[in-house]
Amino acid sequence: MQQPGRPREFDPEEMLSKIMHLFWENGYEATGLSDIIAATGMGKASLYSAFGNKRAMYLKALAQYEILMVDAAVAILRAHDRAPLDRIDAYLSAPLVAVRDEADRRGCFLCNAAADRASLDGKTGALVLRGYGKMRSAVAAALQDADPDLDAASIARNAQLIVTVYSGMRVMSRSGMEVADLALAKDAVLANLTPPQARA
Amino acid sequence: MQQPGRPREFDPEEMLSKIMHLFWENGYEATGLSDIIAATGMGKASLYSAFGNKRAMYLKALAQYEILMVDAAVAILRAHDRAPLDRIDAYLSAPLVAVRDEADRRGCFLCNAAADRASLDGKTGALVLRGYGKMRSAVAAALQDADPDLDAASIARNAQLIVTVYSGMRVMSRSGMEVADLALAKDAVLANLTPPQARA
DNA sequence: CTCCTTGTTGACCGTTCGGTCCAGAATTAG
DNA sequence: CTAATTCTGGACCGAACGGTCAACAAGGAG
Repeated sequence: MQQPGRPREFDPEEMLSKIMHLFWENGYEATGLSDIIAATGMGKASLYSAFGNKRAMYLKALAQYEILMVDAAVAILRAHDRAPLDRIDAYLSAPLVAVRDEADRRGCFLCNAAADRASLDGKTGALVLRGYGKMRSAVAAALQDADPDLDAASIARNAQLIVTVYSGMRVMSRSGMEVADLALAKDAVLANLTPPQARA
Repeated sequence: MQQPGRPREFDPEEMLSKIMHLFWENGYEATGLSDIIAATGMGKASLYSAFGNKRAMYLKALAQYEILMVDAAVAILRAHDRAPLDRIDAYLSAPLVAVRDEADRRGCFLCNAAADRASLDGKTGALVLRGYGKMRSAVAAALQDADPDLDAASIARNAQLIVTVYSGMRVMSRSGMEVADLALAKDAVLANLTPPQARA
């Protein structure tokens, strides 16, 4: 069964994904409607009827990032078929792999949004906080898996540390910093998670 | 002795400082010439003759931030009248104090520039990298002071970690994250710098 | 006082911005 | 078929954008 009226000629999710990549790479203000029109091939009126105005497009793009990228990272952190510390290693390696293997210096849309729009737009801030919260919870769960006897305070501290380092690496990668330098922070964190006295 | 011609009616450094705060708070694209005119009280032509176009204003504002804020942080990290780990504590506490005591959620202009402009403008990227480099060197020096026997690799790792955490906290603070949450990352880092076996 | 240089002011420039509107095209229901 | 509904393409909008220019003001040098 189909709605009456002319059917749309595009896949909304696919178009939203293209919009997401634009905002991700260039930020809110530096992305123009003209860029979105060029990237999607859609007409302006179709864009507006499908997604609303520019701010709504940005918010939807950010929400889509949360689904596509944040939730994927969370899934890795919660994957029970890998060792907990391996999952955290993978989480912190993603920013380095992106730069090294794909020359992708877009960073993390969530982190970019924090720097770019969150302090000017409450809804953006709320989305960003939710994304950070998801990641921190997932990291905390992995830490708990790694050592079930660890106290809650230590877990909270280390989970926050890991997400903060993730955020810092992603932002710094946008400035063109060398992968080798970025990687030192990951190495330091992981070294501290497996302190000398824990290695028999 | 004075230059021939009409004397300027403003203090360039003071005006540049006002421009810096605008770009710092709102980023490059979201700051309009009209905002700069309103904040400085200068005419448009005076602005252009004094600082060049908008991009030049941004670059000069970022350079001024490096002098006013980054160099100040470096000075604290290199202050020999405080214990080395206290200096690092102070460095990592600055992002928290700003939020708690002054409700200042502008973050760090350097970090904002990394997320905002560095990937689109090479000169911005170069300035950002230089600023990060300064901070990392100063942190490394403090770590060396704290333990002169530490190997270079450990120092490099921990210095990068500390700057990365600094950057992450600053960015996350813009999203409205609670100070208590932000602070956990600092606590975790400092706890790792003074591991249990080091406390006699 | 006259020249020369520099700074200020405000009008003005073309472009681009985000956003709206409407005529026409494409579909379903009857 | 017609009517109703929905989507598309492009013209159009006022406002704001970054940037320039020329007339004028304010000082020093001679």
